[in-house]
Amino acid sequence: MEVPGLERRFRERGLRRTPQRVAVWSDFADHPGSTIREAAARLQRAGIGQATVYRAVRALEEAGLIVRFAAPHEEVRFAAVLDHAHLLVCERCGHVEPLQECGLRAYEAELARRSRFRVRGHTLIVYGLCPECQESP
Amino acid sequence: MEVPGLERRFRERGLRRTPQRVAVWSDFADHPGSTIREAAARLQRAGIGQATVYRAVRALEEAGLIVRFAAPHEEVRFAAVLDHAHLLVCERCGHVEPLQECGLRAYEAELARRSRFRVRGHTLIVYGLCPECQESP
DNA sequence: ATTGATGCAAATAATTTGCACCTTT
DNA sequence: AAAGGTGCAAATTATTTGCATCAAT
Repeated sequence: MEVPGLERRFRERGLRRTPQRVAVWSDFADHPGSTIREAAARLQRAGIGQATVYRAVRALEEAGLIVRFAAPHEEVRFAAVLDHAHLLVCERCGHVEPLQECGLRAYEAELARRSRFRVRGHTLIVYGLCPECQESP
Repeated sequence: MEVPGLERRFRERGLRRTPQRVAVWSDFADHPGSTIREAAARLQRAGIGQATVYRAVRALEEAGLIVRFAAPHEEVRFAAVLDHAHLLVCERCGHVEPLQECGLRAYEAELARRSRFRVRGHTLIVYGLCPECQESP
């Protein structure tokens, strides 16, 4: 997968752009909301060892290239991000949709003022039932 | 710990109010942002087996009495909730502060309309550095 | 060339389960 | 009394690590 900006982001962070890391990132981009285990299973078929997947996830997360999130009573899941991290997750089928704006910028600023935290970012997970899962019983 | 409303919530959900479950809930209330492991270690001293802690966490989470969240490159953490789940997390020391209003109600409604999801709720984790951790190097 | 990344297999840690016994409703 | 919860220990599953080799800068 050709990802505009990815290369640059790797370089900026001093991460080596190995085929494995790109593959891990791409896998989460193609399958947002996967668990590490699911991703590792797919990537193993491409000859990528599971230790590498775990190591790549750590590196990518530290670089802010993927985010982790936990839907209620679910294993930790990941999704690729190039920008902000906002996800809409179906509780039933696990389908994940990335969201655009969340209108939290002002809230964040006010929060920083009131709490005296230095706010670095946020993760918002909205969960519910996707249209398909609303149908089936 | 005496928790107004907890009893009722247990009953509403058909959960048995065992001393162990109350203890697990209280532990997360007293130590918001703990991992299961941390909670289990503390509770073990009270004679609660770790399998019980895992089972209680699952039950409580299903009942909406605790929430799980994952700060960036962190193990999954939990916090007790009686209402909505909004947390301010320090990335350095893990200190967690519950937040009140988030101003997302309107956003949620609009999102439901646009995405056709049936929105059930959301988890918002704002992360950054708490005042203390901004000082120390 | 140098430094860091990979794959494998082994080690460690986290989570779940079976079962006999006890508690809540 | 019935249904469900608990503790322990064993089983299973997830994650990390050591090390020799390989690849990216």
